[in-house]
Amino acid sequence: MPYTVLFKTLFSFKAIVCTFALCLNKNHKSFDMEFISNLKEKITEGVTDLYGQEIDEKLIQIQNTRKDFTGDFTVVTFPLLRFSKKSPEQTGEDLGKYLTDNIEEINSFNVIKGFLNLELSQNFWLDQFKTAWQNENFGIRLPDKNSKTVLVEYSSPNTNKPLHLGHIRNNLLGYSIAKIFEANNNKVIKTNIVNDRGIHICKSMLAWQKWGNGETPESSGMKGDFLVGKYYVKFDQEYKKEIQQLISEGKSKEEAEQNARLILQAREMLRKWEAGDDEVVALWKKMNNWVYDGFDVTYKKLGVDFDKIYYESDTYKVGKELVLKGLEKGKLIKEEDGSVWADLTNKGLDKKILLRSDGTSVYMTQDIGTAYLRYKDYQFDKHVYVVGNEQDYHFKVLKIVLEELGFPWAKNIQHLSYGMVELPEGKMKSREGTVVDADDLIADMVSTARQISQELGKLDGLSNEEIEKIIHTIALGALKYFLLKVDPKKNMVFNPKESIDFNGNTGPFIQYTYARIQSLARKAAENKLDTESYQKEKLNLDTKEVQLIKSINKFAVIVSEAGENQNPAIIANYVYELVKEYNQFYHDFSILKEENEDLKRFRLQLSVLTGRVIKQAMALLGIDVPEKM
RNA sequence: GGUUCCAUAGCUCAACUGGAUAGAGCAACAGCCUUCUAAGCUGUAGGUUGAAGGUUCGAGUCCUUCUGGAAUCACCA
Repeated sequence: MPYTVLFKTLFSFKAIVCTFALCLNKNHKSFDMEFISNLKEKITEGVTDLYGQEIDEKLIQIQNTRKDFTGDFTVVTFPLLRFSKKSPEQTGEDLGKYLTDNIEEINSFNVIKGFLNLELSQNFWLDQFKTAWQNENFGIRLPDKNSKTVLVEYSSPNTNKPLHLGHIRNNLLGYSIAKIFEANNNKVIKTNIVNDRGIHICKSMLAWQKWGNGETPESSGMKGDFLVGKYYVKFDQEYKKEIQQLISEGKSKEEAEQNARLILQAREMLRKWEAGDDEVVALWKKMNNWVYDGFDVTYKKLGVDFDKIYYESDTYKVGKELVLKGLEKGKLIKEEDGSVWADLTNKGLDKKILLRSDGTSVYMTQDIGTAYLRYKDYQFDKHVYVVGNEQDYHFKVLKIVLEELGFPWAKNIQHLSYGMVELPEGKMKSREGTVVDADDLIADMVSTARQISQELGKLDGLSNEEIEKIIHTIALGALKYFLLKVDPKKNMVFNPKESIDFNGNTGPFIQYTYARIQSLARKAAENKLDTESYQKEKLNLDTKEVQLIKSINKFAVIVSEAGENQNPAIIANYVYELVKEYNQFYHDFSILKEENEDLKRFRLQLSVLTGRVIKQAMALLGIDVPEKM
């Protein structure tokens, strides 16, 4: 049958070309992605051949075969029935036979309830394995000169209180998303807008002036952000006292809130700050710097960083100008009292204030200015804001207002909205002292990690410096993985009483597997074992080994999927699956003690590649992996 | 009240974007260390996917209604 032979030849030729191209331009498409697109083509041809019908490729559904069934890829026959006009089983049989005859890599097939399972040759998987092994950055597409520029905003702290658990989720998500974009061939700029201006800042400044007695981080030994936070709380307490006092004197609640001396003084301070009063500005600078020093410590512990930091105190004026310009052009409206609004009622939204009647700017004004400056600085193709879902409405409005103001790039801003971290009894409330503080939590994790390591005696014989480094890596691995394995958009629960686990589906579990693999690699190196050479003809792989190759190979698809969905949890769940797979393999098979030399080398290589993928995947989550633990 | 989001094992989370018998971990119980790191591996048990309808070959996933929860609707940020 020359027809069939021709097909076979064409198919193999294409596969070779694709593999070749893969090596040349480091295209992210793994071999099996190419295989699948070719498989789809063959199915289209098969349906034409068998049933004389032209079909749309979109109707072809191919998925990885579920573990309980034999096979590698599964074709769902149901969508094809209206062309075959036969039962699902018969259609599967027809197509299975056609594909087995026409595609060299397919060894055999089976049909179960309309699902056509295709089994590929060992050789196919070994080739895939080799391709992955030879690519140092397998699964990752690093940015190049054609890359798009993506800005990722995250953290966005207020300078009046320390970071808490919610901020940790934000920071980890932001950092991880930035890494994932980068791995998907984007040029990424990590940015942070610091909300360093406004009435809330004046509150802590005022309280410090009144009751601080000149206390500084140096004099008290208190971390700067905590010190400032302390006075912010102090303000609130005194303010409430005063309100109570006024109410008992017969004033209404609203009246009391508006006319309490403290709030009036804070407002006066804000006015002075905006007017550039030397004394107020100097105090503001001093206290903000305390906070920044404190934040830096926390950021460093978390292992997050930024390429460019914007300060609201710089950007709000730009925002104000843009709003006034918009007003001139008639895009915005001015009320009688002088306040400026965006009327979004024709978009199904409300009216939104942009400038107060006294001319001062609000949160939104500042965001307009910041976005403008960012576009000016980077001409981004995409701007992702990692901000909690409580601000869904705010970002919806921001985007529309920017569009109304005539900025075409506004359509490229996106809000990556994530859920709140809740305690078992509900939201964290600073008033009830249930806020889980970032620094405390990290310290707790570190001491738990230290305790477990000591109990297990794993780090005996290492230097203190090494031990501390490993413990920190494990503690942060546990915390980060815990927060990142959950789908960002979902609210999640954190129970401070039951500390974060170190066993099971956790960061340390994954790190441990990596450390074991590195231990193997060290032993192999001591024995001068060559990982590179094995003769694949001499191998007879177990399904477990093939399964592991499949899992490794999936990494490339997972990275792009995580990028498209902007979801680090996809990476986290993937690496967990991979590690479980590997641990079973490690348990069931000898590696360095295997007698068959080729098999030994293959298994070592398989282990080392698994380790490489674990490290890459964890890096995308911002999690380090230790060489020993 | 309007709008948006959520609800899966006792607890914390998955489920290849509509596919096969809904999977993991924790907690509980029973096993596996003289052997490449037991932070591991293997079992047992645990479910009417909040409820009721609908769409179709097929629904945890899509639509409608209801129940329960969260967020938001500030001249706060």
